[in-house]
Amino acid sequence: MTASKSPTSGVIVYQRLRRAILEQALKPGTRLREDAIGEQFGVSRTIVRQALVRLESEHLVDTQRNRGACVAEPTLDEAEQIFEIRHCLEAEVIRRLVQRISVIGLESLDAHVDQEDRVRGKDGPVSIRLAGEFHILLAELTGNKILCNYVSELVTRCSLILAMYSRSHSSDCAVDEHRQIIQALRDKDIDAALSIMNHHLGAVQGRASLSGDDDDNLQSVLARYAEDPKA
Amino acid sequence: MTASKSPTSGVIVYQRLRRAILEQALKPGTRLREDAIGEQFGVSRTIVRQALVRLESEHLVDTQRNRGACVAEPTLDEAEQIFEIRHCLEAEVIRRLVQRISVIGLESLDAHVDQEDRVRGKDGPVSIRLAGEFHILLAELTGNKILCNYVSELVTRCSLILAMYSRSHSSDCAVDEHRQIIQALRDKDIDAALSIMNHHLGAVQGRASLSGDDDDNLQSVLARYAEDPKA
DNA sequence: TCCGAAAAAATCGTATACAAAAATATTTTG
DNA sequence: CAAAATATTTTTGTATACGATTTTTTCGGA
Repeated sequence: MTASKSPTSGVIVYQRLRRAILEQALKPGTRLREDAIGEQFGVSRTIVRQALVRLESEHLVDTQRNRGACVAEPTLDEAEQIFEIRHCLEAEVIRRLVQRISVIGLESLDAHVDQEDRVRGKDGPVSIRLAGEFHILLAELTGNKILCNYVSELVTRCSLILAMYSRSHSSDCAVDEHRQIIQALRDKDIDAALSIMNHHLGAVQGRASLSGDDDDNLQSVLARYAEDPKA
Repeated sequence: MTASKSPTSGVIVYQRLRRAILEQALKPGTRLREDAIGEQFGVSRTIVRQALVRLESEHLVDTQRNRGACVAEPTLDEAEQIFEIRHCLEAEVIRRLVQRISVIGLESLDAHVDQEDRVRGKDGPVSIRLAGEFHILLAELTGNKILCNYVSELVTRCSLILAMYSRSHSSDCAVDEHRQIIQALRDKDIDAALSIMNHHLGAVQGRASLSGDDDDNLQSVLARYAEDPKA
């Protein structure tokens, strides 16, 4: 058990903000003023700045000199490129898992989808996050950390894209399709697995239209994420 | 004309350090003390810290709380995973370029390899960097920025790996093979292109793993000198 | 001499201070 | 009244300050 030390404050703020973005609580374009965030999290701007640098290097926020940071707003062009690479990497994930996935792995996938089912219908931030985390879990099961990292990054960026361009955030990932993917993996049916994944991502990708924006204000959103106890 | 503003100091320091790592001037394990760097670049620790955070999020440096930062030392396991994903992504690059590459693109590749030839034999940091940048240029020509980003990241990490595990840093990338790749792209011969790229990366990769056990830790060094007193 | 504990130095983590730039409000001018 | 000009406030960029933690050094005792 590698009892890693408590992360530095900057990392914690980074994680919280990141989750807020993944759950689409922080919407694209939202301005991220440094003292506002610092006040919410009870830290100084120094720390907030670190978190923002991290987020920027993941392309989750855009920063302009002397103008501060905003939650990134991928263009449709970028969105397409992101989805393309996501397709590419998740196909690699599927190929690897079909070839070799453990029983335990399949079980954890089942468990995850069960959890998705449980919060289903609520259509809230949690269900959005879980949908993304299914794909991250798949990547984790390959055992390749780099692959997992990239997929995780792309999933979060896709969440941004959906927040921008999709009007119905409901069923961003059909839970049913997640189950089909698991089944195909269980059957070691690579063609089925790949085609379902492609269809699945395609469906997500397909929803690209303009959406009206209903923004929460920064303070109330951050208040929720400032004290979230579950890592 | 996008006259982008001058980057913030943190970004500049980050870029400089990054290049130093790519050129293997900063070797894996090198401690990166904050004031030492700050003094060198004429900036405060605040700025250096930002640069280190950036590098850390790219996995080019490792940071331990209260213990500072070091140039990352990928394990053999990580090295293997990195190469695997690099294979995967560079294959995607090849597939895309065979399908559609412009004449201008081919010309810029030629120009790059010419440059590689020119500094060849010198075997210095510049040639190491150019070798890596050939692959980054390939990725750029696909027009997909995300793909390019990831390849660029992986190339730099591979430079780290070679610095760690390869004893002869010379010709980390055979210029000749670069030319062969260009030719295959010109011929739109996807099989040739893929196979050359695979061989090319495999060669680089192979050099790394075979010498994996000769790290300069005291134990193994003493062991060698204990039984073979050639010095 | 060698080992361990205490003291000193070096280094990091974070908050704060202040200058520079941008955004906003106010006044002036036509 | 509108638009330009100026003053004010806000916000960012960077340096510095200071407590906390780690590393190194010193030194007394076995």
